[in-house]
Amino acid sequence: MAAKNSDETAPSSSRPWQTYHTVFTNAKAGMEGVDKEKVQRIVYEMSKGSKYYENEARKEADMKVKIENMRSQYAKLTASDISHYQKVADKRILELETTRDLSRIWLHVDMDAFYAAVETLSDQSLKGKPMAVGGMSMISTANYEARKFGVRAAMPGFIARKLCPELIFVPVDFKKYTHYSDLTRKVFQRYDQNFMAASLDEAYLDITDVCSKRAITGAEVAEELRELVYVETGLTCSAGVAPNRLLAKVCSDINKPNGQFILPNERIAVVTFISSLPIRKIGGIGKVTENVLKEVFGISTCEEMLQKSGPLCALFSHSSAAFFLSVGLGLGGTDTPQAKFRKSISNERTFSATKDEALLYKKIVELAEMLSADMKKEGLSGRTLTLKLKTASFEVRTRAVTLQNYIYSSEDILKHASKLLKAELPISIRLMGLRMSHFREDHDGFLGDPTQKTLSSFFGPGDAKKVKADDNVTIGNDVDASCLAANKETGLALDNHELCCDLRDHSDTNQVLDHSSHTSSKYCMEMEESDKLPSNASEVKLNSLNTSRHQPSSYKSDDAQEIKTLSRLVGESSIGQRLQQDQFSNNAGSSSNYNKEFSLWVDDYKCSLCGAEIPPNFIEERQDHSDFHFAERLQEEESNNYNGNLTLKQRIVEKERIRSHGRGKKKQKIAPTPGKHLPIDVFFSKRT
DNA sequence: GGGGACACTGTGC
DNA sequence: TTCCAGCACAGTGTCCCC
Repeated sequence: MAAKNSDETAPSSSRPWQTYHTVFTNAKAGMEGVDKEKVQRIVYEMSKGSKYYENEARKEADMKVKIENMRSQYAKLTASDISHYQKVADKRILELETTRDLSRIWLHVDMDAFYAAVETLSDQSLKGKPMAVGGMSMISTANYEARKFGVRAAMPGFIARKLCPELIFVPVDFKKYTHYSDLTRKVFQRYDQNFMAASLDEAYLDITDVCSKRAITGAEVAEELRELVYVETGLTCSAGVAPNRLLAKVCSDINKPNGQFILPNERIAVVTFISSLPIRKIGGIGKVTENVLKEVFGISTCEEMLQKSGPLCALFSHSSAAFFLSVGLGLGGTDTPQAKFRKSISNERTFSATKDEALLYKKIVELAEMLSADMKKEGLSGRTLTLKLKTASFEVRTRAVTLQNYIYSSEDILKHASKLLKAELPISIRLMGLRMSHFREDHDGFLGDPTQKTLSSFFGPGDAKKVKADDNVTIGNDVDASCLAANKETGLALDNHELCCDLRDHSDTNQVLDHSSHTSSKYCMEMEESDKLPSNASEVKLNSLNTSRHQPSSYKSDDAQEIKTLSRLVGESSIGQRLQQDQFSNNAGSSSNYNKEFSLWVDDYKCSLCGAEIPPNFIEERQDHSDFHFAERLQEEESNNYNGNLTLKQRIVEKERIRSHGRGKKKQKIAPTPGKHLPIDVFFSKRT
C-alpha cells in the first residue's frame, strides 16, 4: 500500500519542499515504509503561500538565528574555557551517576492508535480501511492503514485527504474514548494502584512489587497485562519495561503495535541501549532542540550528549544541561511523585480570522462562560487571567493580569478579559483563548492534603456537591477510574522534563500571601486617591501608565458599562500610553555616561557582583555586563533621588497604589541584562 | 538577590 | 468544498519591587 519513492533523482534545487521541515515525516510507529519525500512534497505544496506557511518560515528563520548565535558562542570558547566547563560537566556527571536507581521496574503502556481503534470496535466496517479520527481542519489520530500513506495525528485533514484520497474521517467522540480508557485503567490498577495516567491512552506503572510478590519478570507482567487489556476491551496495546519511566516510554515504542520491549535493570544494558538512541526519541526533545543539538554540537544520539558534556554545560542553563546529561546517562524518574494538582485551566477556540469587534466580543463572552463553567465544575478560583490571541498571520500573543481577588464567575472573568482584549484592538485574529492560573489552593495549604481540594465554601450547595464528586483526587486504595481521569486532568500526568524536575529542589515555594483581604473599602479609597495624585513626578506618571496598560485595574464600578461600550472605546488610549513609556525609556537610556573600565571579574570567569560566569574572551558580553551593573547603580541613585521628592503621604499612597495595581507592562530595558548576549534566548540561554 | 508577574517558546498528546 | 486544534505544563528572559 505504501507509495513508492519518487523524485529521488531530481536535483535538490528543484525540490524546495526539502527545506520545509514538518513533523509529519518523523518516524512514528506504523510509518516505516512511508515515502517521506512524497509526503514532504505534498505537505509543502498544500501549504506554500499560506499564512501558516509564512509563519512557519518565520519560525524556521528564528531557529536558524538561534543556531547561528549559539554556534558563534561555541566558536568563541577557548581551550581553557572548554577545559573549565569539562571539569564542571564531569563533576555533574559523577553526581548524576550517584542518583542512578536500578531497583525499580517501570512499565509504560501505550494503547495502539487508541481513538481509531475504539472507533473500529464500534464500527467493524472500518476494519482494514484507512481511517482518521478528526475533521478537515485537524485529525487526532489515524489507524495503521492510513499511516502507510503518511497520514498521522496533528495533520490537517485536507492534507491527509490529499495523501490518501480514500481516507475515511470519523468525528471525535471523547465520551467513547473515556469509557474505554476507564476499562484499561481498571486493568492497570491490578498491577499498580498508584499508576500514573499520562493521557487517556498511556500510563506508567511501577511493577516492582508485583514482580517480587509473584516472583515473575517484568516481561511476564507486560505480557499478562496486555492480554488482560485485550480481553477487557478488545483493544491492543504496547508496553515497555525499564528501570525508569523515561526509558520505559522509549521501550514501549520499539515494538509497536501490539508488542513489548524489555530493558534489563542493569547499568551496562542501559548504557548500551542509550548509546545509539536518537535524541528525538526522548520525551522533551522536540524539533527545535533536536536541530540545535545537531547543528551546533553535532549531537544525534544520546551517547553524544556525554561526549559533548563540556560545551553543553558552557552554553546551556544549569537545568537544561542537567537534563541533557541525564539523558546521556539513561537516567529517568524512578519514584512515584506525589499527586499534583492542575496549575491552570484554559479554553481556546479557532475561527475564521476576523477583526469585527462585535464578533470578537461575542467570542470572549462565550470563552468566559465556558471557563467559568469548567472552573465551577472543578471547584477552582484563580487570580491570574491570561488572554491568548493568534493573529491572522498565526503570531501568538498572550496578555495577562493578576488580580487581588480570586475569581471564578463568568462576569468577573469577562470583565477582566474584556479589558485585556480592548488594549489589543484593533486586531485581526483567528484564535482566542482564556486561561486562569494562580489558583486559590496554591496559597492556603490545600496542596498538602489532596482530599481538601474542594472550595465548597466558595459556591452554592449545588456546586459544592459537584466539586466533591469530581475533586477528591486521591491516589490510594479506593482510587477509581473517574478519579484517575481527574488525576490526568489535574496534572498527575508526567511532565516532559521529569528528569530535570527530579533534579531540582522541590521545596514548597507556594508561600504567597493571599492579598484578597486587602480589598477593603479603605483600600479602594486609597486607590481613588492615588488616581488624583498630582502628576508632576514623572515616575508616578509612568507607573500609572504602566499599570493601566496591562492591568487596567482601576476596576471601578462602571466596569460593566465599560464592557458594554467596548467597541466604542477601542484604541482610544493604548497608543498614547505606549508612546509615553517609550519616551521615558529613551530618556533613561541616554543618561548613561560612565566609566566603562568598571572591572568586576574574579577567577577569570565570575562577576563579583552577581556571580554570572562569562569567559574572558567574551569581551563584548563582558562589557555589556559591566555596563548593566553600572546602569543599575545609576538607576538606583535616580530612584532614591526621586523618592526623596515625594511627601510622606504621597509615598504611602503611591506604594499602596502600586501594590494594589500590581506590576505594569514591562518597561523597555535601559541597560543590557547580564548574559543578554550570551547564548541566545529563552531555552537556550545560559542562566546568569 | 530573591521572587512575583508577565511574555514567549517548546513540547507532548 | 472543506485549508494547520486544544489543552497543559515547564523553562527562560525580562522587568520590577522589597
